[in-house]
Order: sequence, then C-alpha cells, then structure tokens
Amino acid sequence: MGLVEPAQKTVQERRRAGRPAQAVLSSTRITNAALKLVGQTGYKGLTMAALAKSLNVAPSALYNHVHSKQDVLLLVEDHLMGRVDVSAFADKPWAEAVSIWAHSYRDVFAAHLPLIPVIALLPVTNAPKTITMYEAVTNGFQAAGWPHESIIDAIVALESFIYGSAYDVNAPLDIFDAGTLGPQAPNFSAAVARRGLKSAETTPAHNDADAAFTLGLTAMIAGLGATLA
Amino acid sequence: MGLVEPAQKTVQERRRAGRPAQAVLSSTRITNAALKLVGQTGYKGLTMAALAKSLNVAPSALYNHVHSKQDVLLLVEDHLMGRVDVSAFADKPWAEAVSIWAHSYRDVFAAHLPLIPVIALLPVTNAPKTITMYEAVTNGFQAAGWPHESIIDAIVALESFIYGSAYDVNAPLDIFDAGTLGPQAPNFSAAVARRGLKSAETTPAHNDADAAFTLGLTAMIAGLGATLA
DNA sequence: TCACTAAATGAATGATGTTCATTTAGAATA
DNA sequence: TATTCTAAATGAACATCATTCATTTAGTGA
Repeated sequence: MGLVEPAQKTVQERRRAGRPAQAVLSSTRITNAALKLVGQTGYKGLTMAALAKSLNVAPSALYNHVHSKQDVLLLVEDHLMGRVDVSAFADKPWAEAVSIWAHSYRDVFAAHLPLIPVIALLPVTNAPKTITMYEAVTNGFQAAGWPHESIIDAIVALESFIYGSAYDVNAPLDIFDAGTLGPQAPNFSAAVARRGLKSAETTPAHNDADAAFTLGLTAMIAGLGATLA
Repeated sequence: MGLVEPAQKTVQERRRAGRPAQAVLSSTRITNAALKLVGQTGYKGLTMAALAKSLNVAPSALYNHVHSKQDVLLLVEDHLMGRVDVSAFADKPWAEAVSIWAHSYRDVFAAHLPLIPVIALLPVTNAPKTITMYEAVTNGFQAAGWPHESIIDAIVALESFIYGSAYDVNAPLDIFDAGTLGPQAPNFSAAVARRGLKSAETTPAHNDADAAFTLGLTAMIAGLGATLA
C-alpha cells in the first residue's frame, strides 16, 4: 500500500480539497475504524468527529458513505454478528447448540451494549452477516423438528432474553443496594445479601450475571424443549 | 390553587429573576411534567428545554432539583414502576402470579423503551417504588418455597427476558425482511413468511410480539418451576 | 440586623450530528 | 478531443441540547 513515503504516518500532511485519486473511505474501512475506536474509547468516544479523525478525513466526508451515525452503528452491528458462534447447530444436539449460541451471542453484545437497540429495532435488510446467523439458527431448529410456524417466535423469545442479559452483564455490583430504604424491603434486602454470599463462595469468574443467565437460559431451553416433545 | 387571576393561564407573564415567594418546582412536579411531555411528544421530545417550558420555568432552574437529565429519567422510571402489577403475588399461585407480573412489567416499559437502560444499569437506591416492587416479588417467591439463595437470580433472569421483550414490542413489522438477500437465507425467509401467515389468522390484537413473549414466558416459568420441584 | 441558603433568571458554553457550497478526479458522452 | 456528469473529498456553518455560572431575590436562623 505505501507507495512513496516509507513511514511518514506520524506527520499527516493535510489533503487538499477535491476528490482524491484513490478513494480514502469505504464501508469496510469505516466499520473497522469504528470498531477500533470503540475498543479504545468505548461508545462514548464513538463520535462522527473522532471517527473521521481516526480515518484522517473531514467529518463531512463520512456522509458520502453512510446516511447517518445510525448507519455506522448498523455496519458495526452486522460485523459483530459474524462473531456469534452458530457452529454448534451443525453437529450438536438442539439444547446444547442453543446454549452455546446464546452464550456466544450474549458475550459479543454485552461488550457492545449501545448496539442492542439497533439490533432489536432495525430491519435486517442489508445486514448480510445477521441474516446468515439467522439462517444457521433456523436450520438448527428445523433439524430438531421444531414446529415450523413458531420457529421465529422461539428465536425471538431467546433473543429477548439474550438482549436483557447483555444489559445485566454491565450492571454495577451494587445495583440492588437499597441504601437507606433497605428496612422498608427486608425480604428483598435479605435475598440480595444472600446472593452476595453465594457468589463470594464461587470462583470470581462465575459472577452474578452468569449465574442468572445460566439459570434463565437452562429454564427456557428446558421449557421450550418440553413444548417440542 | 388559583388565588387571584381567574383563568389567566394563557398569557404567561414572565417571572422576574430571584427566588419566588412560593417554590415553583419539586421532584413531583418535574416527574409529572416529564411524564405528560413524553405522552405528548415521546422521548424524542423530552428535552430539558421542553420540560422547563412545560413548567413555565428557565431550563437552568431544573438543575436546582435534579443533577442531570438522567436524574429526570430515574424519577420517571420509579414512578412507572408503581404501575407494575404485583398484586397477584399475594393471592395467586406462583406460576400465575409471575405471568401476570411479567405481562404488566413488559407492557409498562414497552411504552417507555428509553428507560430500559436506566432500569437495567442504575442502582435502585432512592427509587422507593422500584424497591417496593422487588419486595413484593421476593415475597411471592419465598412463599412459593423458592430456594432463598437464588431468588434474585431468578428475578434477574425473568427481568432480562422482560426487557428484551419490551424492545420486541417496538420492533417494526418488517424487521425480519431480508430484502434482496432473502435467497441467501431460504429457510429463514420461509420461516419468517410462515410466521406472517400464522399471525394473520389470529386476531390483530394478538400480534407477533405477544406470541413470542407468551411462548418464552411460559417456557421460562415452566423451566424455573421444574427447578423448584 | 445580618449572614446564609434555596430557588429562580438569563447569558454563555461545549459537544455533537448534519448540511451545504465548493473543489477535484476520473468516467461517460458527444 | 472537448464537454458533461458523478463520486468523493474539504471546510464552513448550523441547530440542538445538556449543562454551568453569575446574578437576583425570598425566607430563615444566628
């Protein structure tokens, strides 16, 4: 790629106005830069100005490739969907495959919480990796003999649980601390305290969010499996 | 309340600077005004400026009563939590009570989607109605003989599903329309089409989101109930 | 009487997403 | 070959919004 200058990346000479000989931007470059920026600064740092700067471009240049910031988020979302592990649907029993898929799905988007509204509310049109993911899951359900007319409902139900659980991963440890109002909710406060004790016993890796996720996921898979039988 | 002027509300004379004889604002008034504003203009219309205007006050005056806009959202959230129906935990069997509670919870916050991150990520400290809600639910679980150390995990799992399902209520009807990429995911597209047929048969009130919610909730309650037994 | 605090106004600020006029490069067209 | 059109960049300007700060005024406690 580097044609003339050897390692002149540090000193960025300003590009003059007008269309450059070689296009600087593309959907792929924007997606990668956004992902990198999020990794470094979080979603708080993902602004159109910062994104443009990381690409050594004026902010307005981005709008030749995306319609809006939402569009950028959609690009990132679809890219990440490719990281969701659907391989188990090919060779594992249905219940186990769902569990592996759900864990992977939750883990990916727990680290990208602001994308949840994007996934949950925007049509999958023009999101190829997302569609590929759904196809693999659908195949897994069909192979397990799931009733055709309610496959999507079952997937949606599992996804709903996954999205909510992704939030829970990011909840602070003291989210259920009632503070001065504790005495007004004695049973709740006691239950919260017992939860804290239990998770202190276990390994730190297996935290509260994981316990709740596993409990709920196991229950839902069992419940759905019963419908199946 | 109206002391001197009979119906002079239309012409708002400007209040002069300085502390007024009678306080204009309070947490309660701010909460009610925010709720009313959301009802009229949605969360897009809930700006500090609009909120101030609806209270006939300068925007900066709000900051004498709340620390930030997040604070306003927290006030609204706690108020709405009082609308969640927990009455069934007092007199109905556990499974039925959970179902009634979950439906009510989802319905309330499906109409207030931007509050989901607030509920899911902010500590319950200083949210009295929220704490009261949790106390009632905890009592219901205890009365049903649920193992004490995992009551909170079970509630969190159900809540996660509820939050995700609230998003789903607001998803557009064509969210699974693959568009031109349809042929690349034939089984998924067919499943989506079958879902459309099924929901067309049923009453319009019972839509796709309700079907998925009921399926998932029934499964999770059954699965959790099996853990209980 | 005098400080102090609470609660209002009004002006200002900084961040952010977005638009628009302009410039330039290359491809298509006459 | 000259001309036109479109894509892709710059740079200036905007509108919206949350928030802060200096200032003013009312009541309260020392």
